[in-house]
Amino acid sequence: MKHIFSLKNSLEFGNVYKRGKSYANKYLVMYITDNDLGINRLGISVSKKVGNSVVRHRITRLIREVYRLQESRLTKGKDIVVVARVNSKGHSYWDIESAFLHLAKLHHILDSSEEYRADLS
RNA sequence: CGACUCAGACAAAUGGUCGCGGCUGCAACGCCGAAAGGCUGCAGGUGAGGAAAGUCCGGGCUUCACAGGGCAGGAUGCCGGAUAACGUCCGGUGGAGGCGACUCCCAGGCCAGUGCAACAGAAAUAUACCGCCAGUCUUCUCUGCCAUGCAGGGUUAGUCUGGUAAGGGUGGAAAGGCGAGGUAAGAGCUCACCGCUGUUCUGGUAACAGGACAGGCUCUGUAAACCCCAUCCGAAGCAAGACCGAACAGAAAACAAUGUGGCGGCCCGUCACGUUUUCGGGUAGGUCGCUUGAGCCCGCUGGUAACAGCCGGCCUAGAUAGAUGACCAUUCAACGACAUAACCCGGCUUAUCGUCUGAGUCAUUUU
Repeated sequence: MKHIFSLKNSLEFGNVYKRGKSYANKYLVMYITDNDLGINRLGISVSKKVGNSVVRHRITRLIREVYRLQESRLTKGKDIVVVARVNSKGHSYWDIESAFLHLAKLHHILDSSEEYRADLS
Protein backbone atom coordinates (compact mmCIF):
# COMPACT_ATOMS: atom_id res chain seq x y z
CA MET A 1 0.00 0.00 0.00
CA LYS A 2 2.71 2.44 -0.96
CA HIS A 3 0.69 4.28 -3.54
CA ILE A 4 -0.40 7.72 -2.36
CA PHE A 5 -4.15 8.17 -2.61
CA SER A 6 -5.05 11.70 -3.48
CA LEU A 7 -8.17 13.78 -3.42
CA LYS A 8 -9.26 14.38 -6.99
CA ASN A 9 -12.05 16.85 -7.50
CA SER A 10 -13.29 20.03 -5.94
CA LEU A 11 -16.21 18.17 -4.34
CA GLU A 12 -13.85 16.13 -2.15
CA PHE A 13 -11.80 19.19 -1.30
CA GLY A 14 -14.91 21.14 -0.42
CA ASN A 15 -16.04 18.35 1.86
CA VAL A 16 -12.82 18.53 3.84
CA TYR A 17 -12.90 22.31 4.05
CA LYS A 18 -16.48 22.26 5.24
CA ARG A 19 -16.36 19.50 7.82
CA GLY A 20 -12.74 19.29 8.79
CA LYS A 21 -10.83 20.87 11.60
CA SER A 22 -7.96 23.13 10.73
CA TYR A 23 -4.69 24.25 12.26
CA ALA A 24 -2.17 26.59 10.75
CA ASN A 25 1.37 27.76 11.23
CA LYS A 26 3.75 30.01 9.38
CA TYR A 27 4.07 27.93 6.23
CA LEU A 28 1.09 25.57 6.01
CA VAL A 29 -2.57 25.12 6.79
CA MET A 30 -3.88 21.61 7.48
CA TYR A 31 -7.51 20.51 7.26
CA ILE A 32 -8.42 17.04 8.49
CA THR A 33 -11.65 15.05 8.44
CA ASP A 34 -12.55 11.37 8.88
CA ASN A 35 -13.39 9.07 6.01
CA ASP A 36 -14.75 5.52 6.18
CA LEU A 37 -12.17 4.04 3.86
CA GLY A 38 -9.57 2.95 6.38
CA ILE A 39 -6.84 4.72 4.41
CA ASN A 40 -5.46 8.22 4.30
CA ARG A 41 -5.98 10.52 1.36
CA LEU A 42 -3.93 13.60 0.68
CA GLY A 43 -4.90 16.81 -1.07
CA ILE A 44 -2.48 19.62 -1.75
CA SER A 45 -3.55 23.12 -2.61
CA VAL A 46 -1.17 25.85 -3.70
CA SER A 47 -2.68 29.15 -4.70
CA LYS A 48 -1.46 31.20 -7.62
CA LYS A 49 -0.60 33.90 -5.11
CA VAL A 50 2.34 31.78 -3.96
CA GLY A 51 4.21 32.03 -7.22
CA ASN A 52 4.46 30.86 -10.77
CA SER A 53 4.12 27.34 -12.03
CA VAL A 54 7.67 26.34 -11.11
CA VAL A 55 7.39 27.55 -7.54
CA ARG A 56 4.01 25.89 -7.05
CA HIS A 57 5.25 22.57 -8.41
CA ARG A 58 8.28 22.68 -6.14
CA ILE A 59 6.13 23.17 -3.02
CA THR A 60 3.69 20.48 -4.09
CA ARG A 61 6.53 17.99 -4.48
CA LEU A 62 8.04 18.87 -1.14
CA ILE A 63 4.73 18.35 0.65
CA ARG A 64 4.11 15.09 -1.15
CA GLU A 65 7.60 13.91 -0.26
CA VAL A 66 7.08 14.73 3.41
CA TYR A 67 3.77 12.90 3.40
CA ARG A 68 5.33 9.88 1.68
CA LEU A 69 8.08 9.58 4.27
CA GLN A 70 5.83 10.19 7.27
CA GLU A 71 2.72 8.29 6.16
CA SER A 72 3.41 5.21 8.26
CA ARG A 73 3.33 7.31 11.45
CA LEU A 74 -0.11 8.80 10.75
CA THR A 75 -3.47 7.61 12.02
CA LYS A 76 -5.43 5.81 9.32
CA GLY A 77 -8.80 6.81 7.91
CA LYS A 78 -8.29 10.54 7.44
CA ASP A 79 -8.69 12.95 4.60
CA ILE A 80 -5.92 15.51 4.84
CA VAL A 81 -5.74 18.75 2.87
CA VAL A 82 -2.54 20.77 3.08
CA VAL A 83 -2.67 24.36 1.87
CA ALA A 84 0.61 26.12 1.23
CA ARG A 85 0.81 29.69 2.44
CA VAL A 86 2.71 32.44 0.69
CA ASN A 87 5.52 32.27 3.26
CA SER A 88 6.36 28.72 2.25
CA LYS A 89 7.87 29.98 -1.00
CA GLY A 90 11.54 29.18 -1.34
CA HIS A 91 12.01 27.12 1.80
CA SER A 92 13.88 23.84 2.06
CA TYR A 93 12.64 20.32 2.64
CA TRP A 94 13.49 20.43 6.36
CA ASP A 95 11.44 23.58 6.94
CA ILE A 96 8.41 22.06 5.27
CA GLU A 97 8.83 18.76 7.11
CA SER A 98 8.97 20.39 10.54
CA ALA A 99 5.93 22.52 9.70
CA PHE A 100 4.04 19.43 8.59
CA LEU A 101 4.94 17.45 11.70
CA HIS A 102 4.01 20.36 13.92
CA LEU A 103 0.53 20.50 12.45
CA ALA A 104 0.15 16.74 12.55
CA LYS A 105 0.93 16.83 16.27
CA LEU A 106 -1.70 19.48 16.84
CA HIS A 107 -4.25 17.26 15.10
CA HIS A 108 -3.19 14.29 17.25
CA ILE A 109 -2.82 12.05 14.25
CA LEU A 110 0.88 11.45 14.78
CA ASP A 111 1.82 8.09 16.22
CA SER A 112 4.46 9.32 18.64
CA SER A 113 5.17 6.01 20.39
CA GLU A 114 8.15 5.23 18.17
CA GLU A 115 10.95 7.69 17.49
CA TYR A 116 10.95 7.52 13.74
CA ARG A 117 13.49 10.26 13.35
CA ALA A 118 16.07 8.34 15.39
CA ASP A 119 15.59 5.30 13.18
CA LEU A 120 16.26 7.34 10.09
CA SER A 121 19.67 8.49 11.17
C1' C B 1 46.70 43.63 -23.45
C1' G B 2 42.23 47.13 -23.75
C1' A B 3 37.39 48.91 -25.82
C1' C B 4 33.74 46.99 -28.91
C1' U B 5 30.63 44.45 -33.27
C1' C B 6 28.41 40.03 -35.29
C1' A B 7 27.28 34.70 -35.29
C1' G B 8 26.78 30.21 -32.51
C1' A B 9 26.84 26.44 -28.34
C1' C B 10 25.71 25.25 -23.12
C1' A B 11 21.92 26.21 -19.17
C1' A B 12 26.25 23.07 -12.79
C1' A B 13 28.64 18.07 -12.86
C1' U B 14 29.52 13.03 -10.66
C1' G B 15 28.18 9.09 -7.24
C1' G B 16 24.88 6.82 -3.48
C1' U B 17 19.91 5.89 -0.85
C1' C B 18 14.54 6.55 -1.21
C1' G B 19 10.36 8.15 -4.77
C1' C B 20 7.06 9.27 -9.43
C1' G B 21 4.63 9.00 -15.14
C1' G B 22 4.63 6.28 -19.93
C1' C B 23 6.92 1.85 -22.45
C1' U B 24 8.95 -3.31 -22.76
C1' G B 25 9.71 -8.05 -20.42
C1' C B 26 8.76 -11.49 -16.40
C1' A B 27 5.10 -13.88 -12.57
C1' A B 28 2.24 -21.72 -14.47
C1' C B 29 2.97 -20.76 -6.25
C1' G B 30 0.21 -12.81 -4.63
C1' C B 31 -5.14 -10.81 -5.49
C1' C B 32 -9.60 -10.06 -8.90
C1' G B 33 -11.74 -12.22 -13.41
C1' A B 34 -15.02 -17.49 -17.35
C1' A B 35 -11.38 -15.42 -20.56
C1' A B 36 -8.91 -11.40 -22.65
C1' G B 37 -6.83 -8.70 -19.22
C1' G B 38 -6.40 -5.58 -14.80
C1' C B 39 -4.17 -4.60 -9.91
C1' U B 40 0.37 -5.47 -7.46
C1' G B 41 5.57 -6.68 -7.43
C1' C B 42 10.46 -7.16 -9.83
C1' A B 43 13.92 -5.92 -13.82
C1' G B 44 15.35 -2.94 -18.00
C1' G B 45 15.15 1.39 -20.61
C1' U B 46 13.02 6.30 -21.01
C1' G B 47 11.06 11.08 -19.19
C1' A B 48 10.45 19.41 -20.18
C1' G B 49 12.80 24.54 -22.33
C1' G B 50 15.85 28.15 -24.86
C1' A B 51 12.60 30.59 -24.01
C1' A B 52 8.28 25.01 -22.37
C1' A B 53 6.36 31.86 -20.85
C1' G B 54 3.27 35.99 -23.23
C1' U B 55 -0.83 34.00 -26.51
C1' C B 56 1.00 38.54 -30.73
C1' C B 57 0.94 36.50 -36.06
C1' G B 58 1.04 32.28 -39.81
C1' G B 59 0.06 27.08 -41.15
C1' G B 60 -1.36 21.81 -40.53
C1' C B 61 -5.47 19.03 -38.38
C1' U B 62 -10.95 18.74 -36.90
C1' U B 63 -16.18 20.13 -37.10
C1' C B 64 -19.69 23.45 -39.22
C1' A B 65 -20.83 26.62 -43.48
C1' C B 66 -19.99 27.14 -48.79
C1' A B 67 -22.84 28.23 -56.99
C1' G B 68 -20.73 32.93 -57.90
C1' G B 69 -20.08 38.03 -56.66
C1' G B 70 -20.39 42.36 -53.57
C1' C B 71 -20.74 45.31 -48.93
C1' A B 72 -19.11 45.70 -44.01
C1' G B 73 -14.95 44.47 -40.80
C1' G B 74 -9.76 43.24 -39.99
C1' A B 75 -4.57 42.95 -41.41
C1' U B 76 -0.38 44.38 -44.32
C1' G B 77 2.16 48.62 -46.98
C1' C B 78 9.98 50.73 -50.75
C1' C B 79 11.81 46.52 -54.42
C1' G B 80 13.14 41.41 -55.52
C1' G B 81 13.39 36.56 -53.56
C1' A B 82 12.59 32.29 -49.79
C1' U B 83 8.47 29.50 -47.75
C1' A B 84 3.00 25.26 -46.47
C1' A B 85 2.13 30.26 -44.87
C1' C B 86 3.24 34.79 -42.37
C1' G B 87 2.91 40.85 -39.87
C1' U B 88 8.68 36.04 -40.43
C1' C B 89 13.45 35.38 -42.89
C1' C B 90 17.28 36.64 -46.81
C1' G B 91 19.42 40.09 -50.39
C1' G B 92 19.04 45.00 -52.23
C1' U B 93 17.26 50.55 -52.60
C1' G B 94 16.50 55.09 -49.84
C1' G B 95 17.09 57.49 -45.06
C1' A B 96 19.42 57.87 -39.90
C1' G B 97 23.60 56.78 -36.40
C1' G B 98 28.81 55.21 -35.58
C1' C B 99 36.21 56.74 -36.73
C1' G B 100 35.03 51.56 -37.90
C1' A B 101 33.33 46.25 -37.70
C1' C B 102 28.20 47.16 -37.96
C1' U B 103 23.36 48.65 -36.30
C1' C B 104 18.42 50.96 -36.65
C1' C B 105 13.75 52.57 -39.69
C1' C B 106 4.73 51.29 -38.91
C1' A B 107 9.75 53.49 -45.55
C1' G B 108 2.31 53.81 -50.27
C1' G B 109 -0.92 58.26 -51.16
C1' C B 110 -2.50 65.14 -48.05
C1' C B 111 -2.75 68.26 -56.83
C1' A B 112 -10.23 62.57 -54.34
C1' G B 113 -12.58 64.74 -50.30
C1' U B 114 -13.24 66.03 -44.97
C1' G B 115 -10.85 67.34 -40.43
C1' C B 116 -7.00 69.16 -36.93
C1' A B 117 -2.76 72.58 -36.09
C1' A B 118 -2.58 74.69 -28.73
C1' C B 119 0.69 78.84 -27.47
C1' A B 120 3.37 82.55 -29.81
C1' G B 121 3.08 85.76 -33.98
C1' A B 122 0.88 91.41 -37.90
C1' A B 123 -0.45 87.13 -40.57
C1' A B 124 -1.24 79.76 -40.47
C1' U B 125 -2.73 78.71 -46.33
C1' A B 126 -3.83 83.06 -46.02
C1' U B 127 -2.36 88.00 -44.56
C1' A B 128 -0.12 94.07 -45.48
C1' C B 129 0.59 95.21 -38.69
C1' C B 130 5.49 97.62 -38.68
C1' G B 131 8.93 98.78 -42.30
C1' C B 132 10.57 100.22 -47.51
C1' C B 133 9.04 103.00 -52.06
C1' A B 134 5.90 106.38 -55.26
C1' G B 135 2.00 109.99 -55.53
C1' U B 136 -1.89 113.74 -53.46
C1' C B 137 -2.76 117.03 -49.47
C1' U B 138 -1.33 119.39 -44.83
C1' U B 139 2.63 120.88 -41.53
C1' C B 140 7.75 122.31 -40.57
C1' U B 141 12.07 124.33 -42.71
C1' C B 142 15.61 126.51 -46.49
C1' U B 143 16.42 129.63 -50.91
C1' G B 144 14.73 133.30 -54.57
C1' C B 145 11.32 137.18 -56.01
C1' C B 146 7.77 142.36 -58.28
C1' A B 147 6.43 139.54 -50.86
C1' U B 148 0.53 138.35 -45.57
C1' G B 149 1.63 135.44 -51.79
C1' C B 150 4.13 132.52 -55.55
C1' A B 151 8.06 129.28 -57.41
C1' G B 152 11.89 125.68 -56.50
C1' G B 153 14.06 122.35 -53.02
C1' G B 154 14.43 119.11 -48.42
C1' U B 155 18.03 112.94 -44.18
C1' U B 156 11.07 117.13 -40.79
C1' A B 157 6.29 115.17 -39.10
C1' G B 158 1.53 113.34 -40.49
C1' U B 159 -3.43 111.91 -43.35
C1' C B 160 -5.09 109.29 -47.59
C1' U B 161 -4.24 106.22 -52.14
C1' G B 162 -1.23 102.71 -54.45
C1' G B 163 3.16 99.41 -55.07
C1' U B 164 6.12 95.67 -52.46
C1' A B 165 7.04 90.47 -50.20
C1' A B 166 13.80 91.97 -49.56
C1' G B 167 13.88 93.01 -43.44
C1' G B 168 10.83 92.36 -38.60
C1' G B 169 12.99 88.93 -31.02
C1' U B 170 7.23 84.26 -33.16
C1' G B 171 6.64 79.25 -34.74
C1' G B 172 7.50 72.40 -36.21
C1' A B 173 6.05 75.14 -40.64
C1' A B 174 5.84 82.14 -43.08
C1' A B 175 4.65 81.21 -50.87
C1' G B 176 12.48 77.09 -52.84
C1' G B 177 18.07 78.26 -50.84
C1' C B 178 22.30 81.39 -51.72
C1' G B 179 24.90 85.07 -54.58
C1' A B 180 24.78 88.60 -58.56
C1' G B 181 22.05 91.65 -61.88
C1' G B 182 17.82 94.55 -61.85
C1' U B 183 14.35 98.21 -59.64
C1' A B 184 11.11 104.01 -57.15
C1' A B 185 11.39 100.07 -53.57
C1' G B 186 11.11 95.10 -54.48
C1' A B 187 10.02 90.30 -56.30
C1' G B 188 12.41 83.58 -60.34
C1' C B 189 11.56 89.67 -62.66
C1' U B 190 16.48 87.78 -65.08
C1' C B 191 21.03 84.75 -64.58
C1' A B 192 24.85 81.03 -62.32
C1' C B 193 25.03 76.92 -58.74
C1' C B 194 22.04 73.63 -55.63
C1' G B 195 17.04 71.78 -54.81
C1' C B 196 11.99 70.70 -57.06
C1' U B 197 8.73 69.16 -61.20
C1' G B 198 8.25 67.17 -66.20
C1' U B 199 10.25 64.71 -70.60
C1' U B 200 14.02 61.67 -72.22
C1' C B 201 18.70 58.61 -72.43
C1' U B 202 21.94 54.96 -69.96
C1' G B 203 22.54 50.98 -66.12
C1' G B 204 19.43 47.68 -63.17
C1' U B 205 14.14 42.17 -63.08
C1' A B 206 12.73 46.27 -59.80
C1' A B 207 12.95 49.88 -55.81
C1' C B 208 16.41 53.33 -57.65
C1' A B 209 21.01 55.64 -59.40
C1' G B 210 23.64 58.74 -62.98
C1' G B 211 23.31 62.16 -67.23
C1' A B 212 20.85 65.61 -70.83
C1' C B 213 16.96 69.06 -71.96
C1' A B 214 12.89 71.99 -70.49
C1' G B 215 9.69 74.50 -66.96
C1' G B 216 10.38 78.77 -64.01
C1' C B 217 8.62 77.25 -58.64
C1' U B 218 1.97 76.87 -59.04
C1' C B 219 2.47 72.53 -53.87
C1' U B 220 2.73 74.16 -44.92
C1' G B 221 2.53 69.89 -41.71
C1' U B 222 -0.36 65.74 -40.01
C1' A B 223 -2.65 59.47 -42.98
C1' A B 224 0.63 56.19 -35.31
C1' A B 225 -6.64 61.71 -38.16
C1' C B 226 -10.98 59.89 -40.92
C1' C B 227 -9.96 58.35 -45.57
C1' C B 228 -8.05 56.70 -50.73
C1' C B 229 -5.29 52.93 -53.43
C1' A B 230 -3.12 47.89 -53.85
C1' U B 231 -2.85 42.87 -51.80
C1' C B 232 -4.74 39.09 -48.41
C1' C B 233 -8.56 37.03 -45.01
C1' G B 234 -15.43 31.92 -44.23
C1' A B 235 -16.18 30.71 -38.63
C1' A B 236 -14.76 28.26 -34.31
C1' G B 237 -11.12 25.58 -31.84
C1' C B 238 -8.13 19.22 -29.15
C1' A B 239 -12.81 21.29 -23.44
C1' A B 240 -11.82 20.56 -31.76
C1' G B 241 -13.78 16.03 -33.00
C1' A B 242 -14.66 10.30 -33.54
C1' C B 243 -16.15 5.73 -31.10
C1' C B 244 -17.89 2.64 -26.78
C1' G B 245 -21.24 3.40 -22.99
C1' A B 246 -23.52 2.18 -16.54
C1' A B 247 -27.61 5.32 -14.84
C1' C B 248 -31.94 7.75 -16.70
C1' A B 249 -36.01 10.11 -20.42
C1' G B 250 -38.54 7.77 -24.92
C1' A B 251 -40.55 4.08 -28.73
C1' A B 252 -41.92 -0.93 -30.38
C1' A B 253 -42.80 -6.16 -29.67
C1' A B 254 -43.64 -10.35 -26.58
C1' C B 255 -45.17 -12.17 -21.77
C1' A B 256 -48.01 -11.82 -17.26
C1' A B 257 -52.79 -10.81 -15.94
C1' U B 258 -57.45 -8.11 -13.35
C1' G B 259 -52.72 -8.58 -10.61
C1' U B 260 -49.09 -6.23 -6.78
C1' G B 261 -48.13 -2.40 -3.08
C1' G B 262 -49.70 2.13 0.14
C1' C B 263 -54.12 4.48 2.92
C1' G B 264 -57.97 1.22 5.69
C1' G B 265 -60.48 -3.50 10.70
C1' C B 266 -63.01 -5.04 5.82
C1' C B 267 -65.70 -3.69 1.24
C1' C B 268 -66.27 0.38 -1.85
C1' G B 269 -63.03 4.12 -3.04
C1' U B 270 -58.42 6.38 -4.09
C1' C B 271 -53.01 6.73 -5.21
C1' A B 272 -48.74 4.32 -7.27
C1' C B 273 -46.57 0.31 -10.24
C1' G B 274 -45.09 -4.29 -14.36
C1' U B 275 -41.05 -8.27 -16.49
C1' U B 276 -38.01 -9.54 -20.82
C1' U B 277 -36.05 -8.40 -25.60
C1' U B 278 -35.01 -4.95 -29.47
C1' C B 279 -34.44 0.08 -31.26
C1' G B 280 -32.79 4.75 -30.05
C1' G B 281 -31.00 9.57 -27.38
C1' G B 282 -26.98 9.97 -24.57
C1' U B 283 -24.99 11.68 -18.79
C1' A B 284 -21.01 9.72 -15.39
C1' G B 285 -16.96 7.10 -17.11
C1' G B 286 -13.65 4.94 -20.79
C1' U B 287 -10.91 4.45 -25.66
C1' C B 288 -8.98 7.08 -29.77
C1' G B 289 -7.31 11.91 -31.38
C1' C B 290 -1.64 11.77 -28.99
C1' U B 291 2.89 12.09 -31.22
C1' U B 292 6.82 9.68 -37.63
C1' G B 293 6.73 15.12 -38.12
C1' A B 294 6.71 21.08 -43.53
C1' G B 295 11.04 15.88 -37.70
C1' C B 296 16.44 15.82 -36.06
C1' C B 297 21.88 14.95 -37.23
C1' C B 298 26.11 14.42 -40.70
C1' G B 299 27.86 15.05 -45.66
C1' C B 300 27.52 16.56 -50.91
C1' U B 301 25.38 19.73 -54.85
C1' G B 302 22.92 24.52 -56.46
C1' G B 303 22.28 29.56 -54.63
C1' U B 304 25.63 36.01 -52.33
C1' A B 305 21.90 34.38 -48.72
C1' A B 306 17.14 32.90 -46.67
C1' C B 307 16.50 28.11 -48.66
C1' A B 308 16.03 23.87 -51.99
C1' G B 309 17.51 18.91 -53.78
C1' C B 310 20.07 14.27 -52.89
C1' C B 311 22.89 10.17 -50.05
C1' G B 312 23.33 8.01 -45.22
C1' G B 313 21.92 7.61 -40.10
C1' C B 314 18.36 8.31 -35.80
C1' C B 315 13.23 7.65 -33.23
C1' U B 316 13.66 11.54 -29.00
C1' A B 317 7.82 12.84 -22.92
C1' G B 318 2.67 11.98 -23.97
C1' A B 319 0.39 13.02 -18.41
C1' U B 320 -5.37 13.96 -17.57
C1' A B 321 -5.88 17.32 -10.83
C1' G B 322 -1.73 16.32 -14.15
C1' A B 323 4.88 12.59 -13.74
C1' U B 324 11.74 15.12 -13.27
C1' G B 325 11.54 15.36 -6.59
C1' A B 326 14.00 14.66 -1.56
C1' C B 327 18.35 13.70 1.35
C1' C B 328 23.71 12.79 1.68
C1' A B 329 28.88 13.20 -0.22
C1' U B 330 32.56 15.46 -3.51
C1' U B 331 34.05 19.30 -7.15
C1' C B 332 33.37 24.52 -9.26
C1' A B 333 33.34 30.70 -10.80
C1' A B 334 29.69 28.06 -4.15
C1' C B 335 22.28 28.61 -1.68
C1' G B 336 23.34 28.11 -9.57
C1' A B 337 19.32 33.05 -13.38
C1' C B 338 14.62 33.13 -16.08
C1' A B 339 11.13 29.64 -16.19
C1' U B 340 7.26 23.56 -16.18
C1' A B 341 5.10 20.42 -22.34
C1' A B 342 -0.91 19.70 -22.32
C1' C B 343 -2.84 18.59 -30.42
C1' C B 344 1.53 19.71 -33.45
C1' C B 345 4.82 22.86 -36.29
C1' G B 346 7.14 28.00 -38.46
C1' G B 347 8.12 32.77 -36.35
C1' C B 348 7.73 37.24 -33.20
C1' U B 349 7.95 39.55 -28.35
C1' U B 350 9.36 39.56 -23.39
C1' A B 351 12.46 37.36 -18.93
C1' U B 352 17.44 35.57 -17.91
C1' C B 353 22.93 33.96 -13.38
C1' G B 354 26.70 33.19 -16.14
C1' U B 355 30.46 30.12 -19.14
C1' C B 356 32.69 28.92 -23.75
C1' U B 357 33.81 29.01 -29.23
C1' G B 358 34.48 31.34 -34.02
C1' A B 359 34.80 35.70 -37.34
C1' G B 360 35.80 40.87 -37.43
C1' U B 361 36.69 46.40 -36.09
C1' C B 362 39.21 50.40 -33.48
C1' A B 363 43.20 52.08 -30.35
C1' U B 364 48.03 51.20 -28.20
C1' U B 365 52.79 48.64 -28.10
C1' U B 366 56.53 45.72 -30.65
C1' U B 367 58.84 43.86 -35.21
